Amino acid sequence: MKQISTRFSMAVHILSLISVNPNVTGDFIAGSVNTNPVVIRRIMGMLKKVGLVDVRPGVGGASLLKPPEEITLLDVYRAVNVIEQNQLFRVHEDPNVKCLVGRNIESVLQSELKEAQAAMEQRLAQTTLSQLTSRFN
Amino acid sequence: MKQISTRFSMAVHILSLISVNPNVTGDFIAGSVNTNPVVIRRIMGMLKKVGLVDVRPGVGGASLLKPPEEITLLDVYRAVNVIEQNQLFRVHEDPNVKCLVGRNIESVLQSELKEAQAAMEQRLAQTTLSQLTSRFN
DNA sequence: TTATGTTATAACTGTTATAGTTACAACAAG
DNA sequence: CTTGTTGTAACTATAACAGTTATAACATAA
Repeated sequence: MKQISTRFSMAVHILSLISVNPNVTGDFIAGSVNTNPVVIRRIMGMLKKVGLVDVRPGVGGASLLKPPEEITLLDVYRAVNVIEQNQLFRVHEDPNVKCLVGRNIESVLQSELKEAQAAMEQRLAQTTLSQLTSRFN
Repeated sequence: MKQISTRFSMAVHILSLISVNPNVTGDFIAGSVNTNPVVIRRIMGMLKKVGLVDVRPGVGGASLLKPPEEITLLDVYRAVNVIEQNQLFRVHEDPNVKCLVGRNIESVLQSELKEAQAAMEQRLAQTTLSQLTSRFN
């Protein structure tokens, strides 16, 4: 069973740490996430690319470029490219167009799957980073 | 980017075909889906296991064990084990419990991800096989 | 200027699920 | 007993992932 990459959960972890302490280094984050620093840097690079964080090369540390109340789980999910638009479900390719079902299944099914994916993503959009960190204790 | 397996879309294709014509053989289905017959038989085995279809060994063909109005996309999705309960998102393991974030992230995030997955699955539950086949033309 | 501690990135590895394939056994009916 | 099915094991190639090593680039303090 394939699952959505841990890049997403790690990215949320990273942003939570930066939110709580803007001075944490990649190595410290790696220690908290419990993985290799390169894995953290790769994800930080993606967060930087979409303008969620500013990273300080050389000196170390990073800061959020948006208030945590305005960063949603959907923003993070999109940032780390775990799932592209309308591609949560993979649909088999080239069904036989000579068959009634083969010629219709793709478009009919895709529209339903698109709705299902949208429902999931809209739920992610309802949760902000600050809501998460406020529940830490 | 990992996606949900085509087993799901193939299973919907298979059930649609059986619904339209209960006498189709696995080889015919394979021709419509455009894949190897063994792939079809494997999925048929899963559909049979959960009681969605009855397959006729030797003679060939299959039939639905529930009316197509009562088979939802969620039923099919569950049948083919593409995603287990509460496991759409993989979460990184063993974060550092000595860190405030590391010790809280897992439970706080999991509850949100669970909600997101549920939203997606509830949307799948709203669509029936008969709704799909009625849109074929 | 140099040493130190960072970030950035390329390249490689082992793991895993997938989708397809070949081969063959089991089965039902003419 | 022949034919056309279904059932299943075993193997393959592919692709994404997560981790690793190595090295370059960078910023600051001594």
